[in-house]
Amino acid sequence: MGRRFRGESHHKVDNKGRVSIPASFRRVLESGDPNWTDGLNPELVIVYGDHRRNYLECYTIEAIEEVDAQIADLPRGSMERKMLQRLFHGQSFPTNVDETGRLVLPAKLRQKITLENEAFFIAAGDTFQIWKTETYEQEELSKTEAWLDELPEDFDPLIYLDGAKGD
Amino acid sequence: MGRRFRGESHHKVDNKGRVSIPASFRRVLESGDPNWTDGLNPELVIVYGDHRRNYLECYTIEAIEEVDAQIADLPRGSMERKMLQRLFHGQSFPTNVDETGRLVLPAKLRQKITLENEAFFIAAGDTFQIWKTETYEQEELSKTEAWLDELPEDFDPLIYLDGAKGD
DNA sequence: TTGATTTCCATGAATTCCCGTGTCATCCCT
DNA sequence: AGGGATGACACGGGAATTCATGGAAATCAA
Repeated sequence: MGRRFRGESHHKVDNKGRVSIPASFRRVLESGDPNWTDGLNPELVIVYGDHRRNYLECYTIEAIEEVDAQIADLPRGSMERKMLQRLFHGQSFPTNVDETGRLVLPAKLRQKITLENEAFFIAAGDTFQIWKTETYEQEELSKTEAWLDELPEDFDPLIYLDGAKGD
Repeated sequence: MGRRFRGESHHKVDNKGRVSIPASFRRVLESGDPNWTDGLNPELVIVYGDHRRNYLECYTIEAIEEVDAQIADLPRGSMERKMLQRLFHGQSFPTNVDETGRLVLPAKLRQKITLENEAFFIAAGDTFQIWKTETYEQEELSKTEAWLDELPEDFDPLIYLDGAKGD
């Protein structure tokens, strides 16, 4: 009964855009959909963003509703609100898991991240991301590698946890 | 199902002013029309506003009735009420989706936003907007680019979400 | 009666629905 | 302990349906 996504894995994408969702992610999607009951297919929202973003971010219904509520709190007409509305209301795609545990990514979304035969799923707290395998390896991994390389040899990222403790 | 609009897309406009409405928007229009039942064509209201507005804003029947109710609460004869009445009652156009899922935009409305061959639809919470593709790209996108340029290099608009969180 | 709007019909492409298969891991029975 | 039986899970294929879009004929309106 996880509330958070955890783990990463690779899945085939067929030419209709169908791709299996990691089974453990499905459990989280189910428990994060207020309308879900045993036997039904959970809903979710895929946020794809503008041209600068090259992966898909998937929200449970609960998570996206939280975001919607926060957007609704921002002043009407403010730039911040407009930006966030464009991102979360405009550049997003509501869908649901299918009977067999798959997601169907429409051609438009696949093209946007140039997804072809294989997708990489990775958990990111209360959302998960879908990457083209190659993109993830080239961009993300090298980025964090470079970042880690700048730190002392024996550096331990756990130290960052303390940062959150205080305030 | 859907109570809110989500997503964006481009559609052809033919010389009679016919434009397909994104299929997912149709579902929202249907469920937002109290008179709609399977087989019928949902109604909606297009608010076009004065000369300063260069896009069309589309309301479900429920959404527009909510607005009407709020206007009715304002003091009779007040400037606010007069303004809102002009906008929502005067500068608006009630219509309905047609048999094939299209909207017919009368010449007057097309001219107002200089719509020609292609329209851009984008969700904005409980309404959606119709833009001339070029206008949207030139005005809206360049506006946000400019806005982003004023911010730090690695700025992520998502931090605005935290602003509302109040932890 | 002439341009503008409705109606009705048509088609290719995309998307959904329904079904089937192979592979594991677990559970159960003897 | 061995051998199914069972049931998720990843993946594939074909048929049926929906979508976006185009055009012709019928109908309005000025």
